[in-house]
Amino acid sequence: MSTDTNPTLADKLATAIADGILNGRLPPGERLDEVGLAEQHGVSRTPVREALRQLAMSGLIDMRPRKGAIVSKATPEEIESLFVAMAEMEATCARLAAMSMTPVERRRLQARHEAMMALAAAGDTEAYSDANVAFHSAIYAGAHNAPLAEYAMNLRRRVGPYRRAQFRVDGRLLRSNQEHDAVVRAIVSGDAAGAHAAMIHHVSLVEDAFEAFAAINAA
Amino acid sequence: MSTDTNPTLADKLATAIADGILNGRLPPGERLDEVGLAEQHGVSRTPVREALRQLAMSGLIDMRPRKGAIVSKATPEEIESLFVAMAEMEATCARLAAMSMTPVERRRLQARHEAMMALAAAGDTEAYSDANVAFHSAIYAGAHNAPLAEYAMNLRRRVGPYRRAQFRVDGRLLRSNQEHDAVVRAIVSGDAAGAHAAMIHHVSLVEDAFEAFAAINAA
DNA sequence: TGAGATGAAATTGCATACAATTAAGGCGGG
DNA sequence: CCCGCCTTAATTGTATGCAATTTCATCTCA
Repeated sequence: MSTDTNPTLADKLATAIADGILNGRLPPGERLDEVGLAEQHGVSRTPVREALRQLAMSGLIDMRPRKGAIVSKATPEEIESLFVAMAEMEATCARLAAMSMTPVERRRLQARHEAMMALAAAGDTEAYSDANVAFHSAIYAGAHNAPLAEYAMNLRRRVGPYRRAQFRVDGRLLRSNQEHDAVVRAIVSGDAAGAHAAMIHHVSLVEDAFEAFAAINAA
Repeated sequence: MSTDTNPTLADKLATAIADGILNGRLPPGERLDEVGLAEQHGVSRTPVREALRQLAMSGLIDMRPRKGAIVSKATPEEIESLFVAMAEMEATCARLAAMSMTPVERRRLQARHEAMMALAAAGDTEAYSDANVAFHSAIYAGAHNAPLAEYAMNLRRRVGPYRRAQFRVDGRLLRSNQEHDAVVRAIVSGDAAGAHAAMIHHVSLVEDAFEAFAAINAA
């Protein structure tokens, strides 16, 4: 009766390591020592290796035969590619969502968006960031296409380490919310092309914010 | 000096099993027994398990904890989703290619397309099929975006088992070539929106051909 | 006859052991 | 003082062994 939820150690390790990468505890370039990870989690190397292979396929880590694994460290050009890819995937999902979301999904998306207005006005960066992930995930789901949604989500995870502090750039919250408004209006009204354009615009601006932030950090 | 080409056993197994799936020797739903695969390739279960985990992340196989792995067997709805996703990814790549291909790449794409006309006219299904993969791969590459190209290629692999005989449908070769013509013209002329539309059109028709073929087989 | 229990066999998950490659440190020569 | 080689430690790749779960055939009983 209950859903069979028996993840293997390798599965749990994969999510644990991925979490470490996403929340910044494992920064890009960090070496992933098999015995270290094994001891740290109280398991043997076997499930660790399986987890690493899984993460390597997702692009979160890089494995070189006999040279070990590291958290993926992208060059600026590769980061740019990741952002472009994410923008395209999100825009595609937005377009499909505009075409195939159910009325209920459209209303919920609208409600979610409106709730975020308050967070943006209050300047609650933490809560807005969480809500933002949920907002974009709702659009992925609204595309009603599992493979595309999975790729979009995966790209979002991959760019995560490089956009950690994006919302701290001055005024990003309100601006993000305004851009969401255009996206939501297009999706709710069934304007496929408009949804695509608005989402590309939105994510591209996120990338700009990242670049501004990176420039500040480099200085 | 020589490039370091030392794939591990797990890597070689992953490609070997993937080949088996792609060329139809391992049909969807086929059980992937660890000891069987190990004996068959003369290795132990350890690298086999790592290869399976790698393939599971690519979507080519399904693994359920403690229940073993099978070649992914998609429902008709899931196959539909895969085709839609592939159409979107290819269209996105075509649009980016129209915007960012170099003059040399455009000329090569045109030349490749023209060479395929002869194959279509001659009815050489085998050669056309191979050239077709290369044609689409050239467009992925022309997008100048590694993540998108990788996803597009991966989707192409995943739908492979369900479209094996598409070109045998009567007249598909010539028609495919005509559709390619629209795609190539748009890309070469830098018409981004046109390239997107033409590619969606093309891949959607491929899906129609698949469905026609499936209907024939079901009868 | 068929549904459910029961046992053995098969299969997966994980740990340990060993082999092979790579990285690190010291040594001598220039 | 720096560069290269050699030795040794550290790390990865693979094999094997054992425990646990699943599967399947058989048996029992309604």
